[in-house]
Amino acid sequence: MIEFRHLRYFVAVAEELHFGRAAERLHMAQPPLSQQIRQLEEQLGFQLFHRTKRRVTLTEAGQVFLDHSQDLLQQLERAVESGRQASRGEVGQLAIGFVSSATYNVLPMILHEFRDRFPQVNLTLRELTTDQQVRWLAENRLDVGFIRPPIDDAQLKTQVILQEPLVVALPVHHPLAAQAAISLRSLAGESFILFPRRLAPGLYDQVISLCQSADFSPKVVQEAIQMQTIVSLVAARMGVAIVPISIQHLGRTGVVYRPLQEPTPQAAIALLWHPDKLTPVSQQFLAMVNRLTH
Amino acid sequence: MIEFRHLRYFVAVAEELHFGRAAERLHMAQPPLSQQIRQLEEQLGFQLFHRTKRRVTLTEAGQVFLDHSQDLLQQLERAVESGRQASRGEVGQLAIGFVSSATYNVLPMILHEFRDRFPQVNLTLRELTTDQQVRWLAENRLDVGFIRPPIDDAQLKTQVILQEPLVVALPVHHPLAAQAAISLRSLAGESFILFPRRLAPGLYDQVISLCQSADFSPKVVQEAIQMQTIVSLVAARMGVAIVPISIQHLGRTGVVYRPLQEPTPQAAIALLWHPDKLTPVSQQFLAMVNRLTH
DNA sequence: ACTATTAATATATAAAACGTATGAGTCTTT
DNA sequence: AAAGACTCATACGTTTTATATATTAATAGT
Repeated sequence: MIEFRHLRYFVAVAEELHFGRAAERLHMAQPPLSQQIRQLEEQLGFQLFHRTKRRVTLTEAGQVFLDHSQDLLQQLERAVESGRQASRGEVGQLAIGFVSSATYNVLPMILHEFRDRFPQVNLTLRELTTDQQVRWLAENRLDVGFIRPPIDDAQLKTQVILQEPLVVALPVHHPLAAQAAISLRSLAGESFILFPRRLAPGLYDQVISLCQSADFSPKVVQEAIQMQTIVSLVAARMGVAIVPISIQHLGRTGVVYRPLQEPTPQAAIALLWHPDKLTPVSQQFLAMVNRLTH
Repeated sequence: MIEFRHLRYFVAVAEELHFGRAAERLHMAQPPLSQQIRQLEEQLGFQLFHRTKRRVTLTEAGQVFLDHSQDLLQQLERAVESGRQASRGEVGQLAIGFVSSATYNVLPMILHEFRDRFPQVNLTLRELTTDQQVRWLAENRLDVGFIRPPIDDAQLKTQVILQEPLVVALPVHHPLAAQAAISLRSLAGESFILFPRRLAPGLYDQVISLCQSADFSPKVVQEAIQMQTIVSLVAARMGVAIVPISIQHLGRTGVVYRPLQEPTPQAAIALLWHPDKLTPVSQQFLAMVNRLTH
């Protein structure tokens, strides 16, 4: 069997055209070098060198094989280096899920940084609801997710990376829009637009319990699966909504955002992952998110 | 040191994802296989497999390294194959010299056959005089040549591959053109156009001695380095010339060719090479020329 | 809980690569 | 022309390395 050793020896001899010097360069004695070259020639089935007892020259076939051998040795080094990079999470695949509202706060900054640091990593981004991400992660279709906590899957781990205040989204011409800050009580009679509980229980429950704390149950007239839809429905005067403040960045006309008078409740965005399915790439990603958010 | 053995073993395990089956496929026992893989991982500095005592899966880095390993093994095979082809003279370079008159007889057929049989051989063709070819061959600038013998270089070998009759080239309106065959005697008073002796002594001496045998010395009015030039000078009525019959293929108007009445002297074309500097390719070429001309 | 399966470990054996000493042929030098 | 230096090949003993056998540890499935 031909081994890299044979190629290394052959390249040395071919470059020196001298068994003695080549052996020196390889830190070995000359006889075993001659043996190994002979052995290589036997395996190949053709001569690599013209030997004249005193001088060595490459045959045509030897020249051809030399080119290939040098390539092979270089490519071996490259293969090792690529493997090393992959093991450090510097190349590879990363599938990221995120809830729509994450688009407007942490996500852009994190992705920009990550692309900068690991340009060789191929990113796949999917906008998904929190519960979809939980399922996809279990099915190995995602590496990490940005969700609205909490979730109830003991296998998975989450870590809050951002807390943002909730604000009230109102149609521009709504009477309450005149106020700088809005009390919960004043929303008692309003129609509410909410996320379906099934898709984002965290945010949903937070809004409900907020209203409960002001002694009313919100009248839900519409559910919408995307933040953009919710804001559009508010603009269309279908009702009001309580949303994370970063939604302001949408810049939708016809909608204004007002803080609550009450101590500001916070909506969290958390990072989600499966601790048993970490790849080098996702580890690097988690580490970077930690560094950027704490 | 990483050897091809490591790659072969690794690819087997990575493809089977099972040490036992991989060992079977490699015709070896399982423990040494485990050892070799472990050794490879140590050399690489990163893990190739996730091992769970019962199951083996590739790491990210392992997947990357697998791709490269498969490439490397394939390329080794290709390298060996290229070397084999080169050793058989099926790929490579061949520099061929030829005198202009060889263009019209043997050369086209030989080149066509050779290109057909060895399409991977890169041919370089140079039109050169006989003495130029002798020098170029000594300087290693040619592999083989087609010349007008003889030459006086003991190092080189020649072999006559074609004998062709000499004919007289006359201007169309020349009085002798009316005859079907021409006697040497009748050319005694004519002006002759010849190759310079320095460049093609064989042909030159042949023409001179031909005239001597008819008891006259030719009156040389012009020398020309190319057959085409000689024929053009004849057409311009500068004189007559004695040329190899294959020159007819030039089809120059204003010139007619007539055989000699005397027993037809022959002009030879020979193959020229350096027996100590044969490459596999030139050997194949010589063998083919031999086959085609005998 | 038990059995079959799988990879790892320990030890021994076989193979191989390697080094030293030597030889044979060739080129150079005097 | 003879002697010496140089270079690659050969012979043989040593060391290193790869491999096989036997066994263990651990896990998944019944």
